[in-house]
Amino acid sequence: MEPISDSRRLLAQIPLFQGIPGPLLDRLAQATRRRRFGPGTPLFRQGDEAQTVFVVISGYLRLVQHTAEGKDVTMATFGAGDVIGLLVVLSEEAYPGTAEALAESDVLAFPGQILWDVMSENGLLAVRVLRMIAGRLHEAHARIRELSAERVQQRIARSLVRLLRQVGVKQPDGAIRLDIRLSRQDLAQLNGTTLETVSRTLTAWEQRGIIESGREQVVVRDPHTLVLIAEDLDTLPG
Amino acid sequence: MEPISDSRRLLAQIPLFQGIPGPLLDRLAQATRRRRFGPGTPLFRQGDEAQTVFVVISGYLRLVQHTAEGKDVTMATFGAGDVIGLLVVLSEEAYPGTAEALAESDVLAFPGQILWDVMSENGLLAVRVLRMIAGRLHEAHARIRELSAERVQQRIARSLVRLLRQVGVKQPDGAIRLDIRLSRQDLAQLNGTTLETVSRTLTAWEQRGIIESGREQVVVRDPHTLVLIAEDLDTLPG
DNA sequence: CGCCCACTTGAAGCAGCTCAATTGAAGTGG
DNA sequence: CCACTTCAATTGAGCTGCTTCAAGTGGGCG
Repeated sequence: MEPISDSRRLLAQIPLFQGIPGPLLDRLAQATRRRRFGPGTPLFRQGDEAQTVFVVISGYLRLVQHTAEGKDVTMATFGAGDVIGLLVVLSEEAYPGTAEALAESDVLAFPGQILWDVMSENGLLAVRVLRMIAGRLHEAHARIRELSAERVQQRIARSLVRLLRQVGVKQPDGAIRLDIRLSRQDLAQLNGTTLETVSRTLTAWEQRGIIESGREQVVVRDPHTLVLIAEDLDTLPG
Repeated sequence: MEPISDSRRLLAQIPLFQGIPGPLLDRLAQATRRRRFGPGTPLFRQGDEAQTVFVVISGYLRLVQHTAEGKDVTMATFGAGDVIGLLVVLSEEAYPGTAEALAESDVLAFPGQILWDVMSENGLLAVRVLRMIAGRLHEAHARIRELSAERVQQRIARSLVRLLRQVGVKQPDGAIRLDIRLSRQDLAQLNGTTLETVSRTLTAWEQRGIIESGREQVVVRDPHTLVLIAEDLDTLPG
């Protein structure tokens, strides 16, 4: 085992770090540890002091915020190449939410300060990070728009379509299976609704042959119709 | 009139540019034009090609997105020191929304590319921008949480409290007036609800003596109670 | 085998939306 | 200065999408 050179090799493969000078990557790699998280395992908890930044090698994770009233809201989901905790480390506050793996996930972990130092020396990396944050803000705005203007049905359809792209696995019969454990409760937290409403919605779709679903899993048979529902074009003229 | 040196002076006063080397500021100032927008005037429209970045000197502005179904959603509001359009220019796409002044506003406008160039040469500025974006993402997450988990009443109260801090002006009688034209429709778009619901809510608060309101204006008499409502502690035991 | 837990289903209630009719106040023009 | 227009705001009534509470089902795992 050579953990550091291992980290070094993995870092070099991440798009975010393409074209970054070797010596800088070496410095990062020195402080980097590879970690593995099973489904349900937290990377950090809401209120923990923010120190560590994570880069996702593979897997699927989410960031959840617990409200004062006891509800959980999923703020974002992450896949390969995504960075978790960057902005919080930057602002030197506590983590505003809990990050946990939804699927078996491989991540690289290192002190935020180091990424920070490297960024100040390398404009390219700073630009990449800024672009990444820009994308995240864009997604956040999309969710605000959806939560403000769309119905639960639409939002659930939308989140399924997104999951389709992120963790969809084609089945022998042509359907696409979501390759993570995904409970009704999870879908509810993603869409600002209740598990009962999700259950009723999925049941209705199952009866129309759009999906098949079981305990903590969803298989999409008819992605096209799902997209129509997401765009509110289902059952409309035209 | 010396528009460029004028811009130079204004730039140097903005916190974002404190400590940035003079020559860099000069380059920025060269390309900068000061512009003034009256209430209701758009800085840019949704779909316009993004080229210009704005820095707010004074005033109050908002970013609105129009949904496919014809509803408008206010994504963010801006005051002195805020930067508008930065991320969009960065991603070289069209503006995803319309930016318009709510109050008489003074802004500096310059091509995004230039700010971009300056940032790649000056780590400090890059850090400042990143922190600013971090703050914006934080706000966006807060709104997602609120839209997901809170009721309309709470959200309206919350947005009034925010406006209190941003554009509140103390009156002789101790109340605080919001120093912008703010219609029920505006409040509805800020909170993902309808103007009728806003109207009923404000009427109820007016009867409790918490606020006074007229055509496109709101005066807050009892900020404390408003905060309680925002936190859902109003009418609760304790 | 039996418990656990995700899920389903029902029924009731209500928060907020929609549609619609007025009101009232601030401009505008004669 | 008054009549007219315009547009924000109010108010009512009905409805519905969603939540809430509650009871029951079934598959998987110890």
